[in-house]
Amino acid sequence: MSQVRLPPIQTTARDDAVLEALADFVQQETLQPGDKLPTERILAERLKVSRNTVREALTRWEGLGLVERLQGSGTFLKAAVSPHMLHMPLTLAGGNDFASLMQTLEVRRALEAEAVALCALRTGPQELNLIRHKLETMEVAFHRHAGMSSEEDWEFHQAIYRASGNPLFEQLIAAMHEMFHRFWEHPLGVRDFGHASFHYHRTIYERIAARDAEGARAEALKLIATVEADLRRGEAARNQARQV
Amino acid sequence: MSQVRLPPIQTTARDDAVLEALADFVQQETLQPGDKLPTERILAERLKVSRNTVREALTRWEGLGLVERLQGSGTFLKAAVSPHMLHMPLTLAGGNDFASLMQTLEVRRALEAEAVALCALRTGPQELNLIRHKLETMEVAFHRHAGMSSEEDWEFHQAIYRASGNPLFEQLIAAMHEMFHRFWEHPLGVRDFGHASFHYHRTIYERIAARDAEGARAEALKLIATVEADLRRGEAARNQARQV
DNA sequence: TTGGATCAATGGTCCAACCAATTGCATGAC
DNA sequence: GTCATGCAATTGGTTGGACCATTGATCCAA
Repeated sequence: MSQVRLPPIQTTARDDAVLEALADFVQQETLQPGDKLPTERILAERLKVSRNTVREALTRWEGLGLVERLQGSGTFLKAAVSPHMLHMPLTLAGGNDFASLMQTLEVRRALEAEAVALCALRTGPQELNLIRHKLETMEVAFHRHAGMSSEEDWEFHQAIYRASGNPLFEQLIAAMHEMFHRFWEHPLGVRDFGHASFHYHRTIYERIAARDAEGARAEALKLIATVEADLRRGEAARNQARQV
Repeated sequence: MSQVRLPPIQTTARDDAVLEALADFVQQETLQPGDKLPTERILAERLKVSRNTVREALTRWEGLGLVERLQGSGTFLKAAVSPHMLHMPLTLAGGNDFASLMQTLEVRRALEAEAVALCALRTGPQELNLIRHKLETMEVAFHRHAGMSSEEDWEFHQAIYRASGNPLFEQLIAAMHEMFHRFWEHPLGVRDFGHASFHYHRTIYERIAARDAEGARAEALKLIATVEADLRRGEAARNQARQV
């Protein structure tokens, strides 16, 4: 038991020290997402470490999505950084078959219902305007192309997750979205995929705007149900085609 | 629209290429977690890239928790790696323990309610027996130590997630559990933490055994509510202590 | 057998140079 | 004056080689 109280001493931890110093720097300079941080060469010189070490440290931050590196222009902050951040790698095993897609949908149903409800309780007028704007953009795209546009659809949902006041929802649903789309161009060959879900985007927005958490949750569940139905329809069509 | 069909060509993507090659290697050699992978120098030589590039690639994997590097010994696989896996870091802005804990709890509420409901619909007699066994073990531990035992409690919940028929739930909640416990030894100094949740473990089990999905969901929500209440109670006590 | 010294293997760091993409400025054609 | 062209500086990406620090195995002596 007592070993737990004796963590090994850290004689060297160069890159961690670099990141710590950099996090302090970001906070002291109150850098915002989008701002440019110092050159690798400058950091190396200032911190008295080799540029290589700086690069390894920045590679870690890049992997965490905190920073974006653009060759020729510089390294830019991509998310808010504070000295006491907690990072936790998430590893999800998935396949590209029907069952795996349904599993991502089940998780999405759980998360989205809760996120939408929290959003209805917490969102402020500013975030609400953003959500409405994304909704309208999506509706315009829908009518122009006579079908759901995944890009605008995704941005609408993202705006909601972001307004839920809990950043974990956005990150987790992004993971589900990634898994879902990794194997999905036009999902399993279904035409008009997502067509049935169109209507519920507006009803979700209206319930959120009305601060009706349970109503919003109910509409979100209906939306997911239409996606599930689309998926099942596609699977049925595939099975039929295979038998012929 | 047509730009979408013309993604920029990748003239260089060295470290990504390295990771891809390495993932293929791991799969072909069927390396398991704990196995040692080739030396950085060997990888650099075989892949015809500089050792520095290999290091940047491995740094990314290390950040995702896929790999562990031990100076003097080597680099070891820490988690299963396959091309079908999704690796994504979760970031929780720290600085405020209470808020962070509540955020993990909100996610847990969403996931657990759904998992319990699915479990009630899908679990077979064998998994049900396992759940009951875990429940009884937990109850014994509770009476012996006059308090909740996190270990047995966690195993009970894990058995439920595993019986939900969707492995994503177990993986996600494990991540939440891990985050929760990083903050939390005895959470914020609350005594008898989780005491109020004890009763609901059995009611959840009973609803699952009765195949009552919505009933099980309701009991799970009550359980989470007690944990939230404990957390708020601890936070209130801390605030009060700070003012004195 | 045990204890310590030695040494090879391996990840960690450093350096100096060059490559590749981007940006901005200057020059020049119209 | 305006716009295009092209050069040059900036900046991240890569390379090769060297050395440091830690680990683990091997060997030797007490």
